[in-house]
Amino acid sequence: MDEQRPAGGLRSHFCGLLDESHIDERVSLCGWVHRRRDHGGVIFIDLRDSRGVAQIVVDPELAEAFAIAEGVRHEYVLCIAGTVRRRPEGTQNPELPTGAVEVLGESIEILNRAESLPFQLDEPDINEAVRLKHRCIDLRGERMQRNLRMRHAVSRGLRRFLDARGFVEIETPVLTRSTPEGARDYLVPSRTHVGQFFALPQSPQIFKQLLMVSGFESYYQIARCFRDEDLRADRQPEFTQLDVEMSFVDEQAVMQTMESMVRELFRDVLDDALPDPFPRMSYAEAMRRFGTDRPDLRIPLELVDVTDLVREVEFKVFAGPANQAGGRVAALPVPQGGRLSRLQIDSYTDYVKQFGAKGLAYVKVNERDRGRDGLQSPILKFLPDTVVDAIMARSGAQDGDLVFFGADDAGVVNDALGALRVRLGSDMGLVESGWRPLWVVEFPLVAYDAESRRWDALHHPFTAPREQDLDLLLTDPAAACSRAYDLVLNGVELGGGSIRIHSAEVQEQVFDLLGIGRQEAHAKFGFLIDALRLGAPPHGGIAFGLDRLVAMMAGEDSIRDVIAFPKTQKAACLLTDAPSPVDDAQLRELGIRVRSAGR
RNA sequence: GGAGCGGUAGUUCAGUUUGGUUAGAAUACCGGCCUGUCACGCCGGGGGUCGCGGGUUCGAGUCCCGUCCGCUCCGCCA
Repeated sequence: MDEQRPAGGLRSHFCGLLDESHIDERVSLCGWVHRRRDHGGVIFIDLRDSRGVAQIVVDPELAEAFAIAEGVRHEYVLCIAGTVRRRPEGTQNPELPTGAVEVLGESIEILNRAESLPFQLDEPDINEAVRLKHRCIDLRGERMQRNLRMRHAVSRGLRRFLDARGFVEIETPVLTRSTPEGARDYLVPSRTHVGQFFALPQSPQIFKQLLMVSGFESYYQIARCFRDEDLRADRQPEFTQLDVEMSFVDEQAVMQTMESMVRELFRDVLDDALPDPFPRMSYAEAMRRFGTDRPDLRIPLELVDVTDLVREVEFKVFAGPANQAGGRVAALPVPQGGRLSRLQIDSYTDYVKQFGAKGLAYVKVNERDRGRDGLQSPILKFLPDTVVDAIMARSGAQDGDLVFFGADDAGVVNDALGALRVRLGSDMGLVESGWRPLWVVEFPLVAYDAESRRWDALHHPFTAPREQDLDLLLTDPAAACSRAYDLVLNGVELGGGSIRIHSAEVQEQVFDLLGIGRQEAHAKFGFLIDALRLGAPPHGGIAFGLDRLVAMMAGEDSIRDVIAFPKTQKAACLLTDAPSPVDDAQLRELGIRVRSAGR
């Protein structure tokens, strides 16, 4: 029960753990003064540590001896020794955390004193800039204590699972080589090679593949990764990944091991049961039904494809995309959506516009049996009866429902209606409770980027194509599927991975497809291709976003709330005021000249 | 790069629509009283470059322009 404190050999009970079982015990408590009041000739000190609050009663003379009885309410850091006792009759309040027992203080030691805090810890909605500026105080609060302790429980749980199965944690370099594929690199200038730069890793991907060639057939690492891209609530420039790689496995083995790990984690940390097994869905099905490759299965709304029904209509808004390659016309039926006001529908129209949609057509279903007369919509007059009937039948709309429509490039329709589906689910209170994990599989290997006019890897260039799709790399790359898999939980992409290419020939073939020439490939990835030639075992793995995982488990919307010292949206640290200008001498040593010398 | 919201006391906010006396409240802080209190109570006090710069006006927290910062989103994130 007692805990040895390293400094000064102080022994301390955690305040919050005192109860009637401790009565008559002598204890010493160390913590912050939470509140101090004088009543009836005695002084009450509420002492708190991260676990809770204990109430200490002390004689005014005792307190005076330690100079805290002069009405000063500054926060002190104290060590108080005393005896636990039941409260006198009539003063007990079992409802309160400090209600049943109290400590009769016999000695006080002031370990330190504090000025008044920059904000009150019990205020729930402190401006985030203020919290980040005074992060050490923010972290004293209950919420951040809980979140960071949960984060620790999560990494401990993951390590325990993997350790028990013979995985070896190996660190990989943080100073590494820039590979201009993917995200923007954070660069670190080299002093010993003036004019040259390291990059901070976007992920340990290539190193873990090399470790497979080295015979560490079960590897993991809780690794810090860096990407110099704009931030979001779920994206920080430095973030933490659970990185896993295994040799002699196929995708089934990886998915089975990893879902066991996640199930155990949720059981141990949250006492929640996840489904066994996790359901699986192809990328194509996810896009068709939900408009996204990370569907939130808690929302009982689905897209319904009506492209084939509107090819012949005169209404160009529908017929155009329906007849165009890569176009899509889809419906999103919303149960009870008829109660949405014109104003609300307009706001949804604005909402989908940010995803590139030009508008948002809708049909209100008043009385289906009355056919066209039972419907209400600005677009009805452009559609023949047969088409209207067919659309209504396929959408399964009932009286009182509303059906939204999107018609555009499939990408726009999917983005717009996929996002609208999530927004409606939340606005209309349709989101079911619980955890709904999903493996998304059968991803395309590559996607054509019209802007740069080339094929881009959907996952990364080391992802293996399916054996049976190898020929497609030359004939129809878009149709080739990869051996990749994503784990999605409640609409959040928790992790993604794949079986990798372990043949140098296939790897070169994929580089060719991606427009990375032989010379370039060898300059950037030669060490990987060489390694593949030296008996690389078949291997594959996965990486989980630890920050997102913990945020979900802690019920937080932003990963900043599960990171001790996060950065702001402009990628700055308000606590240390980083980044900052540096001395000219530092720059000279690195051979770097800066256009303007900062502020 | 773009769209939206926000910035007023240590903190959380009101006041900005419709410009007008000395910019308010709560909480925190300081002093006094009361008091086995626990969101204690009562009385009093201190505390403001209304983010910053410029403009319009007799007069700007309020209107206009610019700018900085925080948040949400789009682009971006193999």
